[in-house]
Amino acid sequence: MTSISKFDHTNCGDCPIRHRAVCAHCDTDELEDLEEIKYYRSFEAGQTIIWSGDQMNFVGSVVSGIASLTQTMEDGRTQMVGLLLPSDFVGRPGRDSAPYDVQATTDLVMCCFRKKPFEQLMSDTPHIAHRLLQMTLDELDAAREWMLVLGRKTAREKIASLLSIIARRDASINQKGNTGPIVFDLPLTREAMADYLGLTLETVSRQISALKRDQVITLEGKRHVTIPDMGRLMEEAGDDTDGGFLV
Amino acid sequence: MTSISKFDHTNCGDCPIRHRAVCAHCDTDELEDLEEIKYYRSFEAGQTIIWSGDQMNFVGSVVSGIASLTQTMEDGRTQMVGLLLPSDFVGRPGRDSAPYDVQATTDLVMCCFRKKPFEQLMSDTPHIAHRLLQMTLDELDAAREWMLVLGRKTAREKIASLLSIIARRDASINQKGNTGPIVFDLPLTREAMADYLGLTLETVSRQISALKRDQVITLEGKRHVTIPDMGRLMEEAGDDTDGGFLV
DNA sequence: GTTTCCACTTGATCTCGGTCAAAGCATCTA
DNA sequence: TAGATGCTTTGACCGAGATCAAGTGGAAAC
Repeated sequence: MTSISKFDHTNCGDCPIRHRAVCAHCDTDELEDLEEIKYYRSFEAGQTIIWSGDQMNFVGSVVSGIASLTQTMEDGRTQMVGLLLPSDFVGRPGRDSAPYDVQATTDLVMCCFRKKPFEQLMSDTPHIAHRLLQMTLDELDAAREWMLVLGRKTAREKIASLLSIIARRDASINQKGNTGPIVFDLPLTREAMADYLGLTLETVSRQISALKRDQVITLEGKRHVTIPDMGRLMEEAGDDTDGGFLV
Repeated sequence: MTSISKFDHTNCGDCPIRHRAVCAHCDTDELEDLEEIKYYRSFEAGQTIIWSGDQMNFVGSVVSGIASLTQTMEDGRTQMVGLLLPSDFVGRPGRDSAPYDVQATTDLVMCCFRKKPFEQLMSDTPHIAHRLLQMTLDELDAAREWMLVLGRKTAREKIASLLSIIARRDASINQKGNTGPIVFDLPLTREAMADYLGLTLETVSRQISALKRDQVITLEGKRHVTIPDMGRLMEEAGDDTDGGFLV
């Protein structure tokens, strides 16, 4: 955080992660050798990146696309436990095996670092370790907020919560202002939404139809969403609306 | 972890957290000044330690008793998002305000550190920062496992999951062997269990009665639980049973 | 052009868990 | 001894969401 700000980021170019995650471009200002442990990987929608229990020999950030973390029970019931949007980090420094499946929900590009050199880097570079701790604490907060969604919200509130999260993240990347309608494409199938929300895909479909009927959202096609009034959506989600929607 | 093992812990005495958390006794071997930023605090059952949004000027570990992390919606619905058993750590180094209420569920003793000196300690002492990252990653795993419970398990499975978590933690402290029946006292009211499981207290009560009827558990009084067959309980919880129950 | 997919929608019915209500039971107080 | 009080149990009923099933619509494949 502090150490980042003194560097010039005009060359960061395609790296969207520079202010959230450990960024190759930014850190190469002070760490020439980082560039060589960094590489990009592409995945197709639906592809599994890591199976639960597998060795995980890299860490990385999402550059574009969406990845999901999923837990599965023996009888096949699944629950998505995390959604990785661009700039989100995945990896367990100090751990060997993944505790859940990681899948590409859409076509996906990740910026990866081999794990061992990254761990070395972390112990050599305290500010990277510090940023990683902050990011992990953020993820923990997000996971706990989602526990409230899963445990206590109605189906309608769950859908509204998911839409508001996606809208928020999308808006913070694509638009700067926080007034007026928000427009985005849903990056998830109804089934993926159901997996994330602890619902069935039929219920997801019904509730989206209901929100459309009640003019909380507008749909063009199945995926293109317009939110005319973000405050209204957040009320539907059961969140308090003060403080605006940009986190 | 590595750095701990070379010290003698025979004087750790009443500090149950020495191998899991940041331990005052252990770290004073190398850090004479730690002792002076450490202090103990006691709370009564039901007392709120921190309100959501409050300034949080300390971090610490649970020495005895149980604390809970709870999120609340405007209309009063609540969801417990974390359960802190002895040796668990609470605190957000680098953050000022708490994102949820912290409450003493039973009478509680905590080992606290003032936040600022602790943060200083962290940046001076890489291995403490490293341990804290590992602990946070563990918490994140636990939170995500709980998302599966909240999102996909039935009421009966939820109760069995909670019992198995408490039994596991209790057993790892009180007994060394992992065979034979497990006996413990439920440290939570039916209402607290319901808050943790995303259920109502009536459903909790009914499902506990059902597990008793089906001889998965035995109850003496309302709180004293015997688990004759841990494998059976884990089946009821929908977890895979291989690997034993001691994590 | 039509067939085949696949993601999605909608309807009918069922069920698990929530809601409302009453009562049991142990501990504390007067 | 009799209330209180707080935690728990149990019953009756209801409804949100699951399940089962049929149908829609658009894009790719033949």
